[in-house]
Amino acid sequence: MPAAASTSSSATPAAAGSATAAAAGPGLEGGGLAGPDQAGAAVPLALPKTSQSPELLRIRHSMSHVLAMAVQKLHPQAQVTIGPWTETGFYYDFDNPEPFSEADLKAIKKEMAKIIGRRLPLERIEVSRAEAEARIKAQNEPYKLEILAGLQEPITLYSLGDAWWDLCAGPHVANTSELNAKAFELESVAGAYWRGDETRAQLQRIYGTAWQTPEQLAEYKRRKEEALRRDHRRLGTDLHLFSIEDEAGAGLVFWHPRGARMRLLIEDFWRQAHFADGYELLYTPHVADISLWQTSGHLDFYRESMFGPMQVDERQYQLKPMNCPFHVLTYASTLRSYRELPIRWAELGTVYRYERPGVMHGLMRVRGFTQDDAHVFCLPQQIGDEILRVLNLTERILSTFDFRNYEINLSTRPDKSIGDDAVWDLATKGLIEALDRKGWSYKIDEGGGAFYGPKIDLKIEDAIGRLWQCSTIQLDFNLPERFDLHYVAADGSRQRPIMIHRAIFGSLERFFGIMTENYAGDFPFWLAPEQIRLLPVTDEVLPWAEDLLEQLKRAGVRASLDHSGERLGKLIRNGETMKIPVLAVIGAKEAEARGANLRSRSQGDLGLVAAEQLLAACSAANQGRLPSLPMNLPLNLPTS
RNA sequence: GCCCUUGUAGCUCAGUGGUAGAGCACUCCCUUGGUAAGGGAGAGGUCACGAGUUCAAAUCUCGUCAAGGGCUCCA
Repeated sequence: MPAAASTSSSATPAAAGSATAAAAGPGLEGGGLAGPDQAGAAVPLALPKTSQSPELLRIRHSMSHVLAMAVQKLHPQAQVTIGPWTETGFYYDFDNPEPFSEADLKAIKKEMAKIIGRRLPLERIEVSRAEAEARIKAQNEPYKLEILAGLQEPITLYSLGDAWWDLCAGPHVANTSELNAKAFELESVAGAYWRGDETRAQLQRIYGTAWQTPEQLAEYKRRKEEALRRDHRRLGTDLHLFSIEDEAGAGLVFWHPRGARMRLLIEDFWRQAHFADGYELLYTPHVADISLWQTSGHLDFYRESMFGPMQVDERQYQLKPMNCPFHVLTYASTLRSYRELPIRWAELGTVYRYERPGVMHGLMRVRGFTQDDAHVFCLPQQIGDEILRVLNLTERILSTFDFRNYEINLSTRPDKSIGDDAVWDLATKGLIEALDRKGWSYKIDEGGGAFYGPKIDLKIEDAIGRLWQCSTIQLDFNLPERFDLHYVAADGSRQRPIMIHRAIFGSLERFFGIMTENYAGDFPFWLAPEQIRLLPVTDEVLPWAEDLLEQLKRAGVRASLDHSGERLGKLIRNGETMKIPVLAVIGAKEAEARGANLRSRSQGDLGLVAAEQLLAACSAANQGRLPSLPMNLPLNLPTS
C-alpha cells in the first residue's frame, strides 16, 4: 500500500541545486568578474530558483507576457489562457488551431527579442469587473473570461506597450528593457489540459527559461546537460545495467548481470539491516484469488490500475498490485497474543500495476517493480516506538547510499476517513512524537493523510539538489478491520492490532534509478558491479594477472581481467568509460613484485601495491561498504 | 489515455521516391605496446511492425507498438 513505490518525482530537473546556489541571494551580477578565462577551476555560477529571487520572478512573469504577445502577433488565432513562472523559467498555454513546431518556436523567439528591444513599458491597470469583461469580450478571449469569473476584486491588468495586455496580478518589470534578450530560451512545446482537467480542452504549452544574464543562461544549460549526463536510462545502457525490451512490453525491466549484481548487493544489505532491526522476512505469491483485493477494498478503487484478472479453474486470480493482503493473511493464519507484538515482517515483493501508456519513464515509472515492503503489527501504545525505529532504519539504509538530506511531510486526518477520533489522535501523536524524538523537522500536510490513517513521507535530496520521494510510513486502521485481525489481550479479550505499512526504497527499480543519477554512474567501491579491472601491459605478464584475478575472486572481489590485447592507453580508456573504480595496471615491474599499479577513479594514482595489501583493502572496503579503497591499513607486507 | 516529437547495425547518428551509410563496439590478422582511442581486414540491418499510394517506399499516407518532452493519473 505504500504510495511511494510508483510516485513520480516532483523533482525539477536541472534546478538550481548546488550548495552555493542555496547560499547566494538574489541580485547576483556578473560585474567585476571580468578577467581572462584561465584554465582551471571556475567558480560555479549561482542559479537561484524563481521563488528565491524577486528579480527572476518579475523577469519570468513578464517574459511569459512577452511570449504571449509574440505568439498572438504571429498566430492571431491563438487564444491566451494562463502563463505562470516555474522555478527555472515560465510557460504559457495557448489554444491554437495548429500545433506549434520547432520552426514556430524559433520565429516566436525572434519576435520576443524584437518586443524586448522596443523597450515597452509594463503598466498595472486596476479596472472594474465590468470593464475587464468588456475588454475581454472585445477581444474574444473565452479562457480569459473564465479566469475573470474566478477572480476577486480588485481586478488588475498588465499592459505591454499599448497593443497588448493580459489579466494578471503581477508583479512585473517596469519596462522590457529590464529583460535580457540574450538570456532567455524557448525550450519545448507540450500538451496541457485547460485547468489541468483531462476532460477539458487540450492546450499547447510553450516552456521557456529566462535569466538576468547570458552567463546564467549558459550555466543553466550546462546543468541541464549535466542532468542528461546523469540520466539513469543513458547510464543503464552505457554501463550495461538494465534494459527494457519492446518485445516484452513497456515498463518491464530486464536486469543485466551488472545491474543484477548491484541489486543483489543492495538486497543483501537491506536484508541484513532488517534482520538486525528485528524484522523477519516473508515470501508471498505473485498471484492470488481476487477476493483478497475485494476484501481489502482496493479493487473498487484501483481496478483500472491493475492488470486484468485471470480465470483459473473456477476462481478468478489477480496478479498482485501490492503485498499487504498477503502479510495480513499470514498474520491471521494463527491466533496472536499481545505478547508477540510488535510483529515486523518485510518482503521484497514484486508487484504489477497497470500504468497508462505514455506515463512510463525508465526505471522511475514501470509496470512491474519490487517494493521493499514491510508491515508492523503492534499495540496502539507501541506506535511511537515503532515509528521511531522505522525512522532510524530508514536513515541507516538511505545514508548508506549517501542520501543524507531529507524533506519530511506528516499528513493528518482527511475529512473522509474511517476510524475513531481517539485512535487517529493516538496515531498522529505517535508519528509526531517519533519525529520529535528523532529530531527531524517536518511539514504538516493538514488533512493530507490516507482515508485509513496518517502517514509520514520522506523525500531524499540527490547530488544535484533534486528531491525524490522514496520512503513512506503509513498507519492503517482499515485493513485490520476489513480482514478482522485481532490479538488476544492480557485480559483474554480480542483486540485489533494497529498496522504500519512502510517502504524505505519504495521501489527497488526506482531507487536504483535515483541512486544511479545521484552517483552519475560512479558507484562507490562496495557497490560497483565491476570493482577492479586488471590491465596487463604485455602478454608476458598474463600468468601473474590471472593468478591475481583468481586471488581477488576468491576474496569476494568483483574483479576482471582485460585480455583484449589492446594497448594500455586503450585499456585505461575502456575501463574509465565503464567507470570501474579501480584499474590495476600490471607490467613487468608489477609481475616481478607480485602486485599491481593502481589507478583509482576517486583517489587517483595509488602506485604499486602488493597483492596482499590490495586484497586486504578490497575486503575492508567491501565489508565496510566503503566508497573507495582504504590504503592505509596496517599490514605485514613482505619486504622484498 | 491526451498533445507534440521520434523510431535506420549492439551504441551514437547520416541518408527526402531509384542497389543501405559512417564512427565507436564486435571478429580475425599485424603490432608486445607503461596510464583516456596503434594499424589493417571482415562480419553485422525485413530501415519498429502492418496496410495503402506508386513502375519503384527507409523516404509519401493511414493504423499499431515503443521511446522522448509534457499534461492527467499514481494504493
